[in-house]
Amino acid sequence: MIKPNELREKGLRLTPQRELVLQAVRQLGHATPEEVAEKVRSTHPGINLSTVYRNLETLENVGLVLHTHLGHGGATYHAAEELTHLHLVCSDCGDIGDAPIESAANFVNTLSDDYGFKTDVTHFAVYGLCSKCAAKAGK
Amino acid sequence: MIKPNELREKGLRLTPQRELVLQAVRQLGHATPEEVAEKVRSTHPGINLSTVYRNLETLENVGLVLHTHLGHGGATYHAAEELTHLHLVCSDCGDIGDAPIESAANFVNTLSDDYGFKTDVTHFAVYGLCSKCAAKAGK
DNA sequence: TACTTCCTGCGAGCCCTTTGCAAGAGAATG
DNA sequence: CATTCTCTTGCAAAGGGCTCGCAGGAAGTA
Repeated sequence: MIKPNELREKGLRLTPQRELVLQAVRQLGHATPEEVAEKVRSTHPGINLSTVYRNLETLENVGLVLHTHLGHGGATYHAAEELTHLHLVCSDCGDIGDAPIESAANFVNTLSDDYGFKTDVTHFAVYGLCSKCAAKAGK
Repeated sequence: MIKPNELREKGLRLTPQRELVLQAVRQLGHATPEEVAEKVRSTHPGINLSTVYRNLETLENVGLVLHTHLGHGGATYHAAEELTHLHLVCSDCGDIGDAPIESAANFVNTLSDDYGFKTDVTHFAVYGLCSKCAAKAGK
């Protein structure tokens, strides 16, 4: 799943910790730094949380990983190649749904045309009520 | 600017601190708790930061104030009646632009139709490059 | 193998926010 | 007004999440 060259090509050293962090992010889909650490530790205890933070930052700098803000302050990390969807965050149950980026195409164009604003769709979360909670609230 | 009844009607006591917090939020437009505190203290030093936090929360519970996540973790507060725009947050210069809610109308409808997701437009920030920074980056 | 540089673990520290507690102040009542 | 009940406040401590400095250790290079 991880090719040694991926990291070397970016000028990064290939350390076990770094590989594990990248691997965890890829496996988890969405993950907070804490969750990444937990995942990594499940097979390799003793890896320090600050190492996870530093590696997430490093991997983000070279473009292998990205983060998104889902609202509660904490960033959520994704493998760069997996970030092909929007996040629909339910304000009620906290569930995180996905929607294709294309759903926002018109919106992005509008903002670009009207305000010259170039939206980074991968970086924003959409808040609201998921269908389940909306149904509950409707009752 | 503040009617005594606004607070009383909601079942809240009318304390000087509470009035000041509400007033500050209304005057500031967008404001972090820290900024609200600063504003309040400019006329009334000695008001505790935790009082500001508690009042923001209280005022939000009764619907006089709302908060938005602009991404860096901190919430930003608005008077409820002023939240009639989207936030366009520039990832480069940090500038916060506004756009009318209607810009997102199609987008909101799409999400509703396709996923049953009821977007709370007032609660999400849109990330990207503002026109200035996009121009700079283009050079 | 020897060397340079980058990374890691650890601990301390920082920022923002929340909490517990005791004193103080609103507001309803008599 | 005085009394009383309850909500609020200020203060200080604590919590969560993240960053930083340091010294030892490992990756990559020749």
